[in-house]
Amino acid sequence: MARLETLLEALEDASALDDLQAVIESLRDHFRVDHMVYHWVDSGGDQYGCGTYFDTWRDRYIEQEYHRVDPVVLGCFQRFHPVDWKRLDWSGKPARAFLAEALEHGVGNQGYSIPIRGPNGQFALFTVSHRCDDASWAALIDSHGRDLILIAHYFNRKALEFEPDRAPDIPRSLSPREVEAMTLLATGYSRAQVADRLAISEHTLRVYIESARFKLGALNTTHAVARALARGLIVV
Amino acid sequence: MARLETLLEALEDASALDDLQAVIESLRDHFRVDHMVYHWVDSGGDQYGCGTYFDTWRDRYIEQEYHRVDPVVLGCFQRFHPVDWKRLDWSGKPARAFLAEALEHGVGNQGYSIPIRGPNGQFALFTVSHRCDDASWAALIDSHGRDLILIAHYFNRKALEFEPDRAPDIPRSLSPREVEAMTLLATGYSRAQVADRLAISEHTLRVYIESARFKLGALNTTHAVARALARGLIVV
DNA sequence: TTTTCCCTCCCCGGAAATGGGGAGGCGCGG
DNA sequence: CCGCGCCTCCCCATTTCCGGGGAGGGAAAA
Repeated sequence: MARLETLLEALEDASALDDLQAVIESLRDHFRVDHMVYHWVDSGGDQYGCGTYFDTWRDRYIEQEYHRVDPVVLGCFQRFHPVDWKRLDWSGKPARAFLAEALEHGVGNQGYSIPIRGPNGQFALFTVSHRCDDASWAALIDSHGRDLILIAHYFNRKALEFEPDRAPDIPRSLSPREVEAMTLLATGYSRAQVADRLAISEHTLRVYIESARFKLGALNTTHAVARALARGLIVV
Repeated sequence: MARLETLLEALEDASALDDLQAVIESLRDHFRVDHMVYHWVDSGGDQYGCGTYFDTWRDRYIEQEYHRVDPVVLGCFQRFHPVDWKRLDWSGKPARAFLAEALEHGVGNQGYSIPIRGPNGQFALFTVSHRCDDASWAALIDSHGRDLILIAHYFNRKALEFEPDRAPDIPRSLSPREVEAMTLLATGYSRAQVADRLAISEHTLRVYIESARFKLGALNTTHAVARALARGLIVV
């Protein structure tokens, strides 16, 4: 069995998605668990990831849009720290149905998921799952918790690297006045209020907004504010 | 000098902000660097953190709202992986002025910052800074990079524990329909287009927008979209 | 020096958003 | 069972925004 260091290096050296799949399988073997999954949860419903769940389950999950039901996804989305599946809320009817189906598809009764967040609201999960009793599971998590956090971090790093739309178009920066305008708009002020705040005429303000909109390739003011925010050009 | 393990345990056992301040000072000594800072960049402009920068600099930073200028904040906000300050964009005039002032206040010429993100758009930075030449700095980062990532993670975990009321009365999530509406608005569609997309009347759509605006405590549609975006409730 | 931004101001008409109101149906959980 | 939250539809008047146009001055870069 490969040493963890070696596997981490293989992860850092990965240059394609197939490499990640190979790494995650090695990691699963290293930690002696049934499953290990990296899972990018895009709110659009598109999902991307790699891991050792069976294809049937993965396809079913995507087809049924289970990320809207899955307590692991829902729970982790509101947490920062990793969470044991047992601590999640499985009380809902759809959640229990989902769990039953997952077990049928070979997902372990134990699970530990680490939420990871990147820029622009990116959200992903790194999960280990296994079939065993509570005590052995607790011991396993206790001894490998920190390693798993690091692995999750590096996995997400790689996934972001591979994602093509990381640098889509040149983010031409906004002028200071445009930044002020956008910031105040994003803070809820109306156009008139912003103009007042900046001590300029509303007409002038509009020129800034239009200019910013143009630079951002935005279709309207709301879109421009959203893009400026998403690109970190303004901070609300 | 305390061992890292011991310090990590002290961090996990911390039960108050003062403990974090003590831990970060010990960590600074452990890594033999000039400064170590954990820095929560709140979307409101309020900032919270602990670290070893001088009070004069911290006060100046907050008073001048430097987080809108600071290339470290701006750069990290668009990245996932930790970044060496040298790799950031210091070309702007305000950025250079900021840097000069920072150096005057005792901030090191070398720096390494790790972005951390939590639920609801939380964003924080964990930074080490030092005054030394490039080679020694590279060696230091190379040998401690992973440790720093873990420390950053645990620091944020603690900070989130201590500040449960960062987003106090507003963890109310949006309904699915509201999320769809906000998302499409943030994508640049007009109200009529969104209504068409969702195959509902424009009047109905308005109810969603108003409802979302209310839940988000927003003053208008643009504000609501900005808040939804900042809290990670929608993704563009 | 010329060019290229940036900042400032102004016109207009049409389109869109806003903020009030009211009303009915459906599904889930206490 | 009843309430509550969600989804759906409609009215109105008023305010605000949008997207075209044009114009001048100043500062920095090329």
